[in-house]
Amino acid sequence: MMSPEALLLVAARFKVLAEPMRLQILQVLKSGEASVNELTEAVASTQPNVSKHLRVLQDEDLVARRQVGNNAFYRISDKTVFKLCDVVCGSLKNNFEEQAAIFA
Amino acid sequence: MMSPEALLLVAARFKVLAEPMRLQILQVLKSGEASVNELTEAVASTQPNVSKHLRVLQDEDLVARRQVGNNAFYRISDKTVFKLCDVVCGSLKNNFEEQAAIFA
DNA sequence: TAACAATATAACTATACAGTTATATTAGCA
DNA sequence: TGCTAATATAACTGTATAGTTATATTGTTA
Repeated sequence: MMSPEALLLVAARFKVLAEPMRLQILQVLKSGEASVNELTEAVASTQPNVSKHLRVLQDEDLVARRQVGNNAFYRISDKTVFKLCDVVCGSLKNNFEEQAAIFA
Repeated sequence: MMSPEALLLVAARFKVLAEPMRLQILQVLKSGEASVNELTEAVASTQPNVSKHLRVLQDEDLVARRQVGNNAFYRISDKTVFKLCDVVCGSLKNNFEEQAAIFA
């Protein structure tokens, strides 16, 4: 049984991942480091919005920042996020298959 | 690479788990089925609040409901939630250990 | 040095939702 | 049939936050 304090931290981690835009950013970073500009284009959002999301991800130690001149490059710093996505994906897939089986 | 639609569903799943009270409820259910009253006592909340959280968990197919007379018994219906918690826990533990190592 | 480019941040708005209080619903019981 | 218990739901409030717009900051370049 986990302590309430631990559950608070776990919930906070889930909260950071509970945003499609942030998941999209992480997906882009999966294929390597990217600048804010590159990310902004890749996820089709605005620069301030992407910067804000990156801040949230960094505060949770999911991404790391590297500054070069006037550019900021971000990269994944915690690969467990992909493990988490995989587990959720598997569960969703399973649910859909069960639903489908009802009509089989 | 996951599609934006898939990311939406994954984010929704994370959102349901991003609440300490819901994680607490799931933890209690880990040791077996429980009625709303039992859950309300176990998590030290109010009955309407617990009912609402249970609804959210049920809508996401994380718990299942069984009615007996005037009582409603809930149980885990998707064990992957514990896998998810374990992965997050491991990551958090790792982060803390890295922090600690700085002072070693 | 002046203009520009890249990023971060502040202020704002709209929306979502956790918790509360009150009430509806339904089943068992005297 | 009334009374009580268990659960669900509706209405409300306060808070958190995603996205936007405007601006600050800092480095590069002409």
